[in-house]
Amino acid sequence: MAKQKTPLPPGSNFIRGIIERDLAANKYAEKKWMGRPGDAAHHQAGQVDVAKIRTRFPPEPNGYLHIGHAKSIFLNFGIAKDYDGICHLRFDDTNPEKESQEYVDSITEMVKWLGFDWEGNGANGEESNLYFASDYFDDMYHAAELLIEHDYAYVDSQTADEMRENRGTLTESGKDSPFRTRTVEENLTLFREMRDGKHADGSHILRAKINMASPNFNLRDPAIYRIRRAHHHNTGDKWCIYPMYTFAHPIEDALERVTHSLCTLEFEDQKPFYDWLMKKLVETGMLEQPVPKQYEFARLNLTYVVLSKRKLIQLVEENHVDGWDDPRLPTLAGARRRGYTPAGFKLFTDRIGVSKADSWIEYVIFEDCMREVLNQDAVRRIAVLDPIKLVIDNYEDGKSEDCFAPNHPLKPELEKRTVQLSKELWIEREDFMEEPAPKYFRLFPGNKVRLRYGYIIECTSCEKDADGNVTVVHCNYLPDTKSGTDGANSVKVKGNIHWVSANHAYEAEVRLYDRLFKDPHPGSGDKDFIDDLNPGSVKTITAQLEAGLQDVNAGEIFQFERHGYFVADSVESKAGKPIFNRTVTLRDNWQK
RNA sequence: UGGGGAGUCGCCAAGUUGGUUAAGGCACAUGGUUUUGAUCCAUGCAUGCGAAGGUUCGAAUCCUUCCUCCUCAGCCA
Repeated sequence: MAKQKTPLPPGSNFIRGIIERDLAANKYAEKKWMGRPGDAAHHQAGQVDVAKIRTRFPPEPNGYLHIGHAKSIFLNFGIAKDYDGICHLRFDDTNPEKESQEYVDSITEMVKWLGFDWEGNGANGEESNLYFASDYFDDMYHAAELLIEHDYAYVDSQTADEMRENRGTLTESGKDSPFRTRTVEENLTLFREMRDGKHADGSHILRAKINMASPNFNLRDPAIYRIRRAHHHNTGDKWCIYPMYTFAHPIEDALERVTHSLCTLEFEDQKPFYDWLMKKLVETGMLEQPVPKQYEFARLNLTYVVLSKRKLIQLVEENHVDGWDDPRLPTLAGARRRGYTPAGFKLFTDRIGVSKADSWIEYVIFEDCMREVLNQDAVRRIAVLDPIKLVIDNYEDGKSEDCFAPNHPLKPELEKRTVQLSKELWIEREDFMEEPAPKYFRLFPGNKVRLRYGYIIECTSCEKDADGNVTVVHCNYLPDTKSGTDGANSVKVKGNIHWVSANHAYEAEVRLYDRLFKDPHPGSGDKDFIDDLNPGSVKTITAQLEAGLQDVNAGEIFQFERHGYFVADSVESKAGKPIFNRTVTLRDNWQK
């Protein structure tokens, strides 16, 4: 095993710093938890929460998870784990028009794949911490009525256009709605009528009553409840009014007794409203201290990768890739199929850190994290990806003999396997040069190399076709130099090439994946990001593989020695006939 | 030109109640080991913390001014 790298100490990012300070100040010593989400009265009947820290990963089920979400997942679940807290998986499903069960299922599956769960980790060891914002619609409705009763909210009957016009601009304050002065009774009646389906979609809207002159738009009487007759994947047709994110999210956090609500930078401007709402709902008695606090971190940007939902949809819908789980896509479904692993994602998120600075992570860092974990985990096998024939002229016709190859050079306990050597082998085309480049130390006429796990051979000549392409390479072997024998070190060579016996090889389809985009910032400047697609992002080849590889299971990952890491494709492989996807190459300091 | 954020080595990122020579990782360079030109190991890599002034015995950390970038005007999240 390789030496462990020193992990980042806890507290090494600003969020952990905040949590440690909060913990040190005993901020959550008396926070109560009733076993499931609810308002202050509900939790007051419960026990002191065993989870001092509660975080949440709150995806909207309207799309597929991608690498950027992985950062948030590891952040939220990781922090909860490190501070003996609990992280909730909560679907933020307040917009029925865009959400569906299909997305709920795929998101659930990918979070589990990354290694997290939310079952059986509560105070009594039994509760589930899988939640849906839509399960809180009654509480949200109640909260809205409370705001109305305290004159902190009103029903506006302006059109959407009028509202926009009266919102003001960056430098001019907004104008009060003519409906802003409705009485509490009138607002309550109207809001109840909205709920009861007595008004058309868009005819009225509930707004928080704050300050139309605020320099922060989120405080210019934000909309909090809209009328929308739409079928909800969870609540069906029970509601025709739905809360807005702005209003719903803080309440979701509070009902779940979340302590640290982590989100990305674009929500920073929303925080004053988040705090305003908390304050008002504590004032009305619906909530109690300690209320959740929102903290923002920078979202992930990766060079050569596109993470915006709009762009990903376009790639799929215009068939630039083959579905949402195309191994070239940064979706988690695609990443899994590509052979990237949860351990690799963990390393990656640890390595890139968390801060508030906008940043672009170099793609090589991501790749390198995958290499690092795969180097430890992946069993070695041999594959010739671009085969040419090698004939050992002085080797007996028809003979074959056992050679012994370690399954994992870093883990001798995994022992060795037997591979067959014979007179005709497949070797890599690039391992032979009739006229060697400077410093080239593989096969060329007159040079000696080792056939990995076999004999030392000396290259004698080659055959070429009419176009001058090399078709066969000839060599002689040195009989006393077999690996593992006393004579193995009698001849020193620098080159060491891999091979498979032509009679024993298994021919298979292999897909060589490369980055999807050729520009580090796809679509930068005034370019269309589609024009930055890498035309060579996948190359399908027929390779000669070591015998035995035809029997592996879909999803199994190997290192093909001297090439890289490959996974048996989980979608298109057939029993006894796997297709391999290249996850990532090995580093190569030679081809630079 | 309003509000809210951010600027520390090529890329990330600690450090920011002022106190010795500015962590660490990735990348890179050079050696060494090696039957993967892989891995691994060793060494090197910011007199400098967006800029300029100022306070101080002492400043990345405090003050002032300025510069650059991100973000906000959905009945999306």
